[in-house]
Amino acid sequence: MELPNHAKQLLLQLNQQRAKGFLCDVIIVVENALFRAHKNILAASSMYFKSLVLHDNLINLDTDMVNPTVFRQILDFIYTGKLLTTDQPGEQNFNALLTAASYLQLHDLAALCRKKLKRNGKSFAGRAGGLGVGRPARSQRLSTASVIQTRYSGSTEGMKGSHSKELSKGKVSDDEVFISSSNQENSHSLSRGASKNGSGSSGSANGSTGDQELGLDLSKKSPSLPAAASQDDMQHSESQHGSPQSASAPAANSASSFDESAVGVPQSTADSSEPIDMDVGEESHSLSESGQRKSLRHSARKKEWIKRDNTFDRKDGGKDREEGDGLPNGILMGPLSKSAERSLGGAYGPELPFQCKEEVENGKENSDDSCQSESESGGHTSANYIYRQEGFEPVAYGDNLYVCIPCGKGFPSSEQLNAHVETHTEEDLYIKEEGTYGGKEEAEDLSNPNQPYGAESRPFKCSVCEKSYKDPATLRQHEKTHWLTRPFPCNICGKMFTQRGTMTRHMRSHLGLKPFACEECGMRFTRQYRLTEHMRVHSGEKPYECQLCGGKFTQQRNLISHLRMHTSPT
DNA sequence: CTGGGGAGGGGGCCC
DNA sequence: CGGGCCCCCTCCCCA
Repeated sequence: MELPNHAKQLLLQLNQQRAKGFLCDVIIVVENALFRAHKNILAASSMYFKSLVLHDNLINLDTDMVNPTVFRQILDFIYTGKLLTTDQPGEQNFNALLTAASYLQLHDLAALCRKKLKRNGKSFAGRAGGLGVGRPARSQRLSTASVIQTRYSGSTEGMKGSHSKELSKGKVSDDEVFISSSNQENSHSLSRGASKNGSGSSGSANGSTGDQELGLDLSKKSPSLPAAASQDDMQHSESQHGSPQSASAPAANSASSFDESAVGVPQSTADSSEPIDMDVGEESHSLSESGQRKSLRHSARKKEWIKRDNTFDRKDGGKDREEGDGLPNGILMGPLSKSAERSLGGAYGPELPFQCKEEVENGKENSDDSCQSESESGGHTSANYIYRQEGFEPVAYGDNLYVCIPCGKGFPSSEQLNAHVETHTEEDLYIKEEGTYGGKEEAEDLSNPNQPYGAESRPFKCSVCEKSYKDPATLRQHEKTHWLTRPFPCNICGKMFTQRGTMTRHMRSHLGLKPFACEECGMRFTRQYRLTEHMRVHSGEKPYECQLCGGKFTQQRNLISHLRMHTSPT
């Protein structure tokens, strides 16, 4: 006895779950996009995936081999056995698909693409750059090589029929997640996505369209961090704080973010109607290591911009608000795909903090502190960046959705904005001394050793303030703090940073990556320094002593706050 | 209830 | 780019 449609139905269910982010236990990063999926499915579809998902919950794919648009098709294919076409010319699309399929060892798909290309009478390697976002010809060369190894024996037309059976072969047991999948709250979005995509149940409706740019080297995550880590985190957090916020903020935040991007918004039509604008193509992608764990390098962008889609309100934003507090996807900033924008837009109601309202309204970037204080006063660690600002409203820029922060001008496309930004000289980017920069940091930096002591030892002086540095690189780094632009945006919450390292550190907090574990209690931390601090809890060391009362403290900050008590008039 | 201490976490910034 | 430190905010516990 055999149920004829069993496999098909099963896949259908899985694809719907993917669309909802339900039980998704792996995130695939493709350039700027994040895709959620199920390890089992991926592992069953390709040995390559199988090896990747075995130990990782977060996979970076080689951006020279696959781009988000293509990967979306591929993911849809994996889940449905159907290959949906894009707006891209067929040949280019199949070339790109073939490249990616070969890279991902999706032999069936590769064979299908080859056959399709052959049928069209054109060499798949004949034209490069079919990847939609301007992939270099190199991808094609590589693909050609790897394609030769693909071994496909079935008929392409038979793929649909055998697809689910093939999938059922593979299985991985690692179903633990390091980012919790608390996405049920977003289940409402499934219908939206699905209904929107006229092509039926295909996952392209939503599940794979979480276009996010991570912009960080996730490899910072400890290799085995995954399951145990997350569980530890949760347990410790709960036991020590008993606060849902503390316990789940990073993880839930991440998960929710991913969710919405992947699901929350009907974006597929937008996606297909407009190529994904990732805004990273300008930088050379120095392909080094292959495949996973590749850091998404965004060479320093001088561009800082915000994008508003004032259609959000009309289309999705309202829905999202109506449909509750499903954590709107925080992910993405920067020029992203339409889907991403919509995702953002959908989230754009009261919650998503894309950027300080004032910044937008003023058409310039206020000191980050205003944002920060506002968000943090809300109080909940990283979740601040998601839930925030009551009454926060998108600012209508008409059709000019890309806004230059320094000057406030709006542009209808990222290209135009980028071109415009280039016209800003560096001087433009500096802030007048009496201007927006400064208050807090300058005032509080009195103890900063960068005050103009010893000009001999610090020959590199800042042209804006009085600080001086030992080496030009540090000076350069410092001078960026005077810029209006913050070149490194977090693509989850949109917060801007002056230093890439700060941004990547920040991103780790979104993703709940805590590479530093306490051997005593298992508590994990995002920073080594935190662990060092924490270890004093176990050692009992209290190196910080109050000179007024003799009180001792394990952390300097607590001594400082203690000293305030002494000095406070009340 | 309140204030103080302990501690987790985030951002800025220098080395 | 990572480490380290400083500053801040916040939460929890406890007296």
